[in-house]
Amino acid sequence: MNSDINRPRPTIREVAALSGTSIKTVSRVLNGVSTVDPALVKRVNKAIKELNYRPNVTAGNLRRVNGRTNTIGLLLKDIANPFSSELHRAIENLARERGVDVLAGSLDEQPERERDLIATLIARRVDGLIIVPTSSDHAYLQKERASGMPIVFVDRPPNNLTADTVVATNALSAQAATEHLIGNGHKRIAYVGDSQSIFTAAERFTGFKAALQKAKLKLDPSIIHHGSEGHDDVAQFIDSVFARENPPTAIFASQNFVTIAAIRALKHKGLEKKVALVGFDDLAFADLLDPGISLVTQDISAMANVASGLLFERLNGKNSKAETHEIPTIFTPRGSGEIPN
Amino acid sequence: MNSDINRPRPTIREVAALSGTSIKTVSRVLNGVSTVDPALVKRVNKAIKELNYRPNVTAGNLRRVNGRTNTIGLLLKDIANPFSSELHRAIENLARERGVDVLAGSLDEQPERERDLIATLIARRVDGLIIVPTSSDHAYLQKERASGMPIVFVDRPPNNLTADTVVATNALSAQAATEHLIGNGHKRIAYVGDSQSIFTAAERFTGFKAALQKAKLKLDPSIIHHGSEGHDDVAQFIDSVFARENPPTAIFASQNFVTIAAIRALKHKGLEKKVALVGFDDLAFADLLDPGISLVTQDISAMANVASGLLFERLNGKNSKAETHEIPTIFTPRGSGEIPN
DNA sequence: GTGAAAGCGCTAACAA
DNA sequence: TTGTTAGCGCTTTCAC
Repeated sequence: MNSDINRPRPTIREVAALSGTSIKTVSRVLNGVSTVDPALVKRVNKAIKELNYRPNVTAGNLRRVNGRTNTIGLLLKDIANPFSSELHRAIENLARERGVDVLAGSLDEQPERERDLIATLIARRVDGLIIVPTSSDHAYLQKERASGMPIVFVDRPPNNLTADTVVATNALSAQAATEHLIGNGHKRIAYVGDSQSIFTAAERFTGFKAALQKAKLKLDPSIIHHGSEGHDDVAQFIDSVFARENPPTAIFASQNFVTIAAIRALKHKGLEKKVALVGFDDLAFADLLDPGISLVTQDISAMANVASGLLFERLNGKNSKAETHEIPTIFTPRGSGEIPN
Repeated sequence: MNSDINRPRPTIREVAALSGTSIKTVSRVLNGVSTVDPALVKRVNKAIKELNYRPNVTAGNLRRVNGRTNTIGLLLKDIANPFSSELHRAIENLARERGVDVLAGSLDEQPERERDLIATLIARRVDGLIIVPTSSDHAYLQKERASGMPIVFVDRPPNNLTADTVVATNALSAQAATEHLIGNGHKRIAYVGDSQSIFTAAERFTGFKAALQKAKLKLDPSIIHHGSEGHDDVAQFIDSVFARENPPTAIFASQNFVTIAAIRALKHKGLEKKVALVGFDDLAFADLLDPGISLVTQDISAMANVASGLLFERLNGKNSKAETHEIPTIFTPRGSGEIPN
């Protein structure tokens, strides 16, 4: 059984020799060219089976006319995070339909990791790139764009680069969620979110402010917290806010982990049924908590659809100027956002 | 700016021409061979920058001595499911350290998808494969194993094939969890799990039975449910069990979504603080619920470590016979499993 | 319908 | 230290 360990894989030449024909005919059989004599096809297939021959597609791609590798690169924040992995999965499905495989990698908010990974993906000659970017300057991609490599940005737009972009309606949706709280009688609403240097955080805060302004509520900086850096940080903010006089009656949490931290902090103080809470981003257990957590969620499969659609259209030669698509979100009331003032 | 759209990428030959040297010298510079005259290195690098040249690694691999592609294939149940994506992420980190990229795909419990994906990965000449298998017959991989392709199975062992395998201590851990319930005074414990045709489900049920037997409790088939096929199915079982006389006082849920369904069903009946519950697999929100959910969780990063370790050792020539590793799990009591009888 | 020869972009072997 | 040639496994071109 171990007789052929590390024996080099058979090549098309060996298949040709065994079936008594030329490598070109074997190639024709492999590619399903119909003009080959059925008897020859049979002999070739027999030899393929006998040798356990597996064509080397990377070798073929080298000479193949359009030079495609049928591989795309996908750069995510973190493969393990739910937003990333759902996006990945949706893109996998769409790529698979087209016989395209996906090389995915995590950036962990490290710009140099973004550049490194893109470099290795280009060295592998991926046909295109879908990027949830982390860098604040994408000028380094201008030459790639110019030489025809399709690149689509998702969740966050590029900086110093014109490219197709697919984002959620961050500002609009944050405004609507805030208005939902205002509609339930809240006039003092705390905001907890990421650093405003992050595109989505800035947009969501803009929407939050717009809602207050429209309702003629004034913005109290003492109940606004940017740059949340972990559960403890959020907990500390919430603790301090509720220890003071005139605490807020509602909280808008602008992002996944911030919402979780807020839930924890409220539970810890026994306030989860007294203080209204609306969060941005999905939480798998939102409906299992008490109260259920009202959330604004991104339509990930729509985002994947539009992003892949753009990428594959570009691959098929579409040459119009870069497009930006804003994908509507989904608001699901579950109780926490409907606690009245 | 669009002047060079679709202009073919420059090759090593053009870099050689522009820098007035040979392609071999350019190749040396690219590969950091130290014996090149510094002045030449400078000229070559200048030409590379000027042309925006990017080496084509797939072309290089074709001739390169060990024939490696520095790519591994990773087959998962579903890229978007938390177990899969965490495993993926952990493997990505370990692969990255070695300059290896990961091509991942979802099998969705479809055996033919497993075979198809493996075929395309072999056609791409991945250096090795890490598989969370779905097929019940891996004889089709014997030739690949024999010809030296390292394959490591994770979470479930292969059938009709000898290969490295990394699994959790499913039976032992299920037994310990059941004994934990018994230790809290429970004598009637319901079991809810996947079809026993699934390896992990069968193992966990074996552990469950062993605990009962050791405590001299008899197994009541009317409170055992296999082949859970969705939330409704689990809910229906739990509803019916608690509608009858002599209901169980505790539940062992053998898998992720089954546990969630059980939590929902218990909440629905207002029993979540009366009936003890221990689940297998991790839930992100386990500590946010009331009561917190006591869970047996797999040590995913240990599994990834061992699996990647094995794979890369094989790639480095390790030739000993196939190994099977059982990775201990982690039990975290959070309340639901400590409800007494 | 079939095959010989060239060549994809690179590295290996061997000279110089 | 540098360059020439061959060749990785395949597809293309073009002739038969």
